[in-house]
Amino acid sequence: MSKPSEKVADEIARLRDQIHYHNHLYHTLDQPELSDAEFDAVFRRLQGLESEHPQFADENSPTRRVGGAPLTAFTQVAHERPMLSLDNAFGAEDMVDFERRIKTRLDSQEPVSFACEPKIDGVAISLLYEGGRLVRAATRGDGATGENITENARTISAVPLNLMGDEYPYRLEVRGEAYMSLSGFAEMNLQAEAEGEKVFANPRNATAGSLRQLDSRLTAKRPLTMFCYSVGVVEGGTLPEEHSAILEALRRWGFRTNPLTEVVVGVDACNDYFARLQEIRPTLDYEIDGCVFKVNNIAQQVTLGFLTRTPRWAIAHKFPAEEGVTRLLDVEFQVGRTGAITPVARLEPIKLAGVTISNATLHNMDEVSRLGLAVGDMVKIQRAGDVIPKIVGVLPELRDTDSREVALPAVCPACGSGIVQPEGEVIARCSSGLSCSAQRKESIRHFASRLALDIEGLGDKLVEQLVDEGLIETTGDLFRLTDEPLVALPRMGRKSVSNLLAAIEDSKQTTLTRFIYALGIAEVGEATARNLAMHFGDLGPLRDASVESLQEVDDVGPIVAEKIASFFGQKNNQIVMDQLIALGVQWEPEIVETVPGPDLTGEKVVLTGTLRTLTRNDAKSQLQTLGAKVSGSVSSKTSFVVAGDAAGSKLTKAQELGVRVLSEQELIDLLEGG
DNA sequence: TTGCCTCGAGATCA
DNA sequence: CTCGAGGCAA
Repeated sequence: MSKPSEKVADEIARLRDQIHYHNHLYHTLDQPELSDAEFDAVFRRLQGLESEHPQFADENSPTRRVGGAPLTAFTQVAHERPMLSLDNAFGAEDMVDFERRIKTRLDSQEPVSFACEPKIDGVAISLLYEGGRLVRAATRGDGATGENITENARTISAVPLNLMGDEYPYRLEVRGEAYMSLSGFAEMNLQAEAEGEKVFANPRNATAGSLRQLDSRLTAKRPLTMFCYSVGVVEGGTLPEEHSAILEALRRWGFRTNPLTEVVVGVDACNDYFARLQEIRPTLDYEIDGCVFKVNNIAQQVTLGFLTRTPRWAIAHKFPAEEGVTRLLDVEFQVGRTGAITPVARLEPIKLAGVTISNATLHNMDEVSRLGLAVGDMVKIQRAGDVIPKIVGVLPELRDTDSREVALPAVCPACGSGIVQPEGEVIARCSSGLSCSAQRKESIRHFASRLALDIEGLGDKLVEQLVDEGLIETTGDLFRLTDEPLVALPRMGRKSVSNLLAAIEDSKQTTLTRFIYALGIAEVGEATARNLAMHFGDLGPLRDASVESLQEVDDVGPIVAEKIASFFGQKNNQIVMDQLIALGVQWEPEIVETVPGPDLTGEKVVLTGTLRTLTRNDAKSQLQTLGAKVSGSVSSKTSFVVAGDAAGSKLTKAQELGVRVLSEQELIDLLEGG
């Protein structure tokens, strides 16, 4: 009969270790010791034992790299530490500015050490380990929330399932870039073509698509790999104090890091690295779109801190954008939610950096005349590090005699009303407000969008259909929709209709922030909507607020306050809001959280220096929760200044003005109700 | 802005 | 089975 089970367990464990080890040699270090056939033999031995003895199954077994049963949907993952993006540099001068800002902020003229690495053109992912085992993988998403792609990440050979050594922190989040090698990509497409399947347009999108497969068995067949470049959460252990040493530690634990990483001193050496990378770029087996430079010393990183969305201690120096020349076929005019008329270029399709460009926004007529565009012209287009293609110039020597001037239409292309462009303003607008069908469609689309009421399944095309068919005219009409007229629409079966109606019903329960944003008040975006919601707590007080009291809200100045007050002053807006509420749209009043603590309403606080226990954002949000306003500069109106380590000019100013200064500990005592 | 995946609808064929 | 819409990532 079969062997005693502890013997089997031992052998399974040994085989798994062996396979992990040889996987690592092969996929991460690129230095295999076994031939493919030898490896296969060991692998099949393990597979055999595991299937005979299912009681020893382990989701982190190397045999699970082939993927498992398909998911029905991805779940959301909140990042414990946000995944930020990087500030960009587009030339050596930007790099010099970067170093200057760092030195100023560190208050030191000492040379700065930078860790340099190529910027891989792939998809950012986060890997979370607990006790050395991979427990979760996620996409970046919007930086705060991403999608759980653990099953897919498990199939990537360069992602360690179990960490090597034993010095790693108990909880460790490692971040990096998933990508496809150019050779792997080419081979995959060759095979797809041979089998008569569709080929992928470029490695980047193929990578993004592969990671979003619900069936990880398909992901396993894609030639994905990854380079790791930073850490997020670290608990139950410590990491080295230099970025380069952290990367070395990651390598020891089994992660794949980029071999071209270097540490250099000073910005000139960074620029030299950039030039060298640009040289060898064509020889690399993966796409890069620039270099990333990080201050190597972690203590200095901490001192430098963060701007809203980017760290101050890192920058991405992008290679010059790829350029192409194509013909401007036409310029069309679109009408936005606020009536803004935007010219859009229709281009003869041209391949640029792996994608086919056929449209580009021209923003406004000033841009058109600045470029001197005429329909029929040959134009130079760029697709820079960002995604948006841009017309950067005209080649006048190639102009045909039959080229046609680009003129702002005399009337709105959607509704035929007049177009107005106030003196001194760049934007031309349709004059008829919500009686213009394009503006109505856009305002309904905005109302249903992700950050507003988030009505899933209600996109551009459906809104267009509903408005054109006369089924809806206002946002409120959405909540009066019924089955019968909907199923009569083309491409709307029973299933789609019930999904849509369910999504509309769900959207009624919302938040004040979303509701305010959904109203589409001029100048009120997501951030301002949140500030207004937090400040007023409910819609009533906001509707009645005076221009003066509106200005007490963060980031609301006289102009925005005026716009908001005028919106709420208009009779038709009041009717729309009342209708929505009558139709069942509701939210919990924002509890201007009554966390235990003193009432700091009206107090003005300034944070300066590096905080040790609290992060700056924590401190800020806790203070705001208690009603305080946190501002960036010290004045005589400042109630008190909180000074962390290495506080600079703000502390000096506070002392000069005789403003009270609190240490971080004193702030914590205060927040805890002291 | 494009390309990718997923879903549902509707066409086609059995 | 193919098509188009919606949502996501850069």
